[in-house]
Amino acid sequence: MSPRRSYDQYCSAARALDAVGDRWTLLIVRELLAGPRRYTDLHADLPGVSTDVLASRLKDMEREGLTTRRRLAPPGAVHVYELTPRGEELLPVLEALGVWGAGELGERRPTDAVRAHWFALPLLRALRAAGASEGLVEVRLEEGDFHLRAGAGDGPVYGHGRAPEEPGARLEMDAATCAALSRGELDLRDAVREGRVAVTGDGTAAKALRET
Amino acid sequence: MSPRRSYDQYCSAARALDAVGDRWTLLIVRELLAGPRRYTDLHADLPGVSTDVLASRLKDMEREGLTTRRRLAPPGAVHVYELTPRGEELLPVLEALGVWGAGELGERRPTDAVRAHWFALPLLRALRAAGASEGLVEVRLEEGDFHLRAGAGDGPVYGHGRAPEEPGARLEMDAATCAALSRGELDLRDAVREGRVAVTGDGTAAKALRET
DNA sequence: CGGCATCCGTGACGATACTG
DNA sequence: CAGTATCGTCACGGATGCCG
Repeated sequence: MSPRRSYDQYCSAARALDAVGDRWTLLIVRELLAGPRRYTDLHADLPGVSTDVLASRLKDMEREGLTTRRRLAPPGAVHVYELTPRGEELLPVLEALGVWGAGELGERRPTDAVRAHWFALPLLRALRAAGASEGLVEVRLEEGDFHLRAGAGDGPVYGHGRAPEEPGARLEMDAATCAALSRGELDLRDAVREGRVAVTGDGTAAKALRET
Repeated sequence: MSPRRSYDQYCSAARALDAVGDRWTLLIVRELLAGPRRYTDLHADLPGVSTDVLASRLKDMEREGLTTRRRLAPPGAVHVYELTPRGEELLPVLEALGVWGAGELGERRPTDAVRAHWFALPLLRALRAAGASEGLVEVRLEEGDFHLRAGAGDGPVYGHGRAPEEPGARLEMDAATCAALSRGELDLRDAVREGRVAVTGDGTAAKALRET
């Protein structure tokens, strides 16, 4: 977000908004929290952003030290963008926005785009609230799959698609259940009890969720 | 912030940015966390905002349920703007932005405006870290005074000027010390020990800060 | 005088087209 | 695939004027 125009205020919140307050910037961070991504993939998961604005933001963010651009080793040799450690520190900001925004979420509007991994942080909170936030958790939705690294200190907090290794827990639910969990209207343990969330796996998270 | 243009994404963070992502909106919230304020005072403590944008934001925020406009009882009969409970729930968002932005604060630039109460949330964090976040605390800086309601569940978290009643603790420090505390480079207890922060009062917070 | 509304110049944004 | 170029529109910032 770095608005080209700084607020010029000696205030840490204003400084943060100088860096990440521009339109799209924090949503780009949300995308990169899933790990390194290519330009085209970012563009696909940020419906509405124009190509020039996305390119411009990625440059701004690199200048600000939020992201780096890296060329993958051949074969492939494509460019990927990823968060720096400093960029990853924005996770609490997205968390706070997500908690507050849950109250604004409501029902899905016809004009709303959806991606499975947009539910990653809300579900991570639900897991934390249920005392089941440990290890690798795979989540399967109609919109697609993603996985959570629940106790991870560094590196991506979540990722696209199925878990790269056998996860400690696998969750499967429908869109309505996922939305209700995200809005905080439904408790994860209750949802499991009512059979709205199917839990498999034998990690500590799976066991914690299954015990009534 | 409510960008006139919604992101149209079924994601709680995106919804939050729809509501508070516009330029100036979160800084207006920062100002209103100090309690009800008049248009002119808001304009004075938000250097750089143009009159029409401020008026427009205040209308947007009222539409979104973040603020209310109220006419004070005569004499005076001026309008004041204040946060709704929903608007006050944005405190964690400003907290998270402030924590992250502390790393961007650095030295004060010649172009930077300053207001004493912009240090309220950083100092509240410093008090919390020092285990002295209870009761009414008055802070005196060169730039001006403000007070903190450290344990307050509802209502304004901080206010302008001196404390309305006798505070449990009174802190006095210079600008450099306050900035170092805000950046997290200096520990409040250390600062007290070194005499960079003068503590008076006999509340639990004052006692906690004075005991080495 | 406080609280805006209006006007205007500049820049940011979004859509589309195009290029290496 | 990964952007750059172009362009119309709208948001922003600054100044000024109006109105209770």
